[in-house]
Amino acid sequence: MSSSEHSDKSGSIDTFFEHGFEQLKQDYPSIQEIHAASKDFLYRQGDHCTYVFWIKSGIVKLSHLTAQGTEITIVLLRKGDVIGHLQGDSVHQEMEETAQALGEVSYYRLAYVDFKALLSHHAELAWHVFEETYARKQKIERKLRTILTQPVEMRLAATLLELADMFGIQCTHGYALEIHLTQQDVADLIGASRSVVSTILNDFRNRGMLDYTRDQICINDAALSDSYQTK
Amino acid sequence: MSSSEHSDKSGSIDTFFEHGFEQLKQDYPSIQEIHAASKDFLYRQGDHCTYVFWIKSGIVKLSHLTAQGTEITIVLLRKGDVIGHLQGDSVHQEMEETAQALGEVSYYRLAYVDFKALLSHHAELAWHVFEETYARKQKIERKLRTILTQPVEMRLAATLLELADMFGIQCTHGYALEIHLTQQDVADLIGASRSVVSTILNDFRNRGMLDYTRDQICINDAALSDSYQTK
DNA sequence: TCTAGTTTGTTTGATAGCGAACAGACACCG
DNA sequence: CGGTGTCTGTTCGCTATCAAACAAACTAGA
Repeated sequence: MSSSEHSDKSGSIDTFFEHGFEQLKQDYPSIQEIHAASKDFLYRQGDHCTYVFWIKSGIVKLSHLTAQGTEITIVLLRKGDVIGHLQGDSVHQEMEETAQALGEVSYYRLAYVDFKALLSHHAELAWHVFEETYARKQKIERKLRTILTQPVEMRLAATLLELADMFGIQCTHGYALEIHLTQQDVADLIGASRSVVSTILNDFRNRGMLDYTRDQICINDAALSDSYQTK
Repeated sequence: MSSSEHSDKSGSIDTFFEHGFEQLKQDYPSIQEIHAASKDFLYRQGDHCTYVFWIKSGIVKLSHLTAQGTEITIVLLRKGDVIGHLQGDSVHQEMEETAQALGEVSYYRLAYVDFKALLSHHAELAWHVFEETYARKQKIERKLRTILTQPVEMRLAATLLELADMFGIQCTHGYALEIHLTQQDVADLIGASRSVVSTILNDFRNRGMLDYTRDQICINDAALSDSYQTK
């Protein structure tokens, strides 16, 4: 998880939409730019959604609710990420997860057919989406490994570092997260119980590796990664 | 996990290689057809591999060895699946997993650049690869969920059903697996300890849900899925 | 046939993490 | 300001699972 991973990955791609938008609307009439308020759903688990979503700004949470009522956060997404109905086959019509805006979000939405057409006309774009999807697959594999082998403490540390990397903005002694996450949210994110997360978080705070109030987490990058080298 | 999921998914795509192979070799000189004996490695974790692999026949195991020495099996792959170096970016040069032949395997191998070129000239093929990758991502997400929420017993049952679906050949009272998996292999596959797997497997046998010798597992589809509905 | 290596079956503590529970903070809203 | 709801901190018993260990069963090579 080298820190070179953050920063703009989309390069010229994100301007692709903005500049040629009018033209795009001509060619692919279903495309729309939509703005979502915090906690709005792009789609819900079980929905019969046939759209593809392209996040323009903000953060989107992908989560899944199990039969037993436990919520699991699959991943947090940001600008340039693509979600929604990406499989043409008739199988698995129902969405497996819920996509919810975490804070203000704006995105482009278009019908599957248009999406497919769009990609087939823009090889570069298609390639980008492919690599993006692949990267996400890799990321989940990593998550799987961590859950299977690392104790909660480790996982928490690693996740916090990752969050700092993705959503952190430089502040006094490290990175402050620009998202509001309750302890429950964090627990869902790393697949652990809230109580354990709470205790460990406290522990970290005492050890000066981070600080937080009820609506802000600030991570002391250096100190934290010193003690918990994932590599 | 509807049973409609098995069967040939590649459709006309797998013939794509076989028919036009000579032509392909002209256009993309790095392409080769390779045959691997059981237990051979296509590539290893940590390798500096720059090839892309397209499985033609047989079964390939994708696994990861953690620092603590625990092996985790990510997924078992078969005909039509694509693995290897799929990310152009300079980041993450080292392969994160090991790909090993489980039984005889043959595959096509080509350099990344050629792969990219190939896809950009064949939109249909590219689309297929994309959907394949996406499907695999979904599959791993499902696995994650299961591990996080289901007890070992459930996971085992579910995995066995899935295996029967993918690699099972009809036999007397259900599906016999065409792969040889030791109990340790199975344990790695579901992320559990060997001992527990052993006990549960015995239990299943007593309950008539499957049968096995040291080199064959035969799953009584009906009985097993009756007791362990994942859905 | 003997032997060395692998795979299975089962037992034995030890323990990480869960779930439930509850009290204290804090936040927001009428 | 007081009330209601959300979030945090901490405790406690419970249990699924693991790791280690070992014997029995099997396999295969020499």
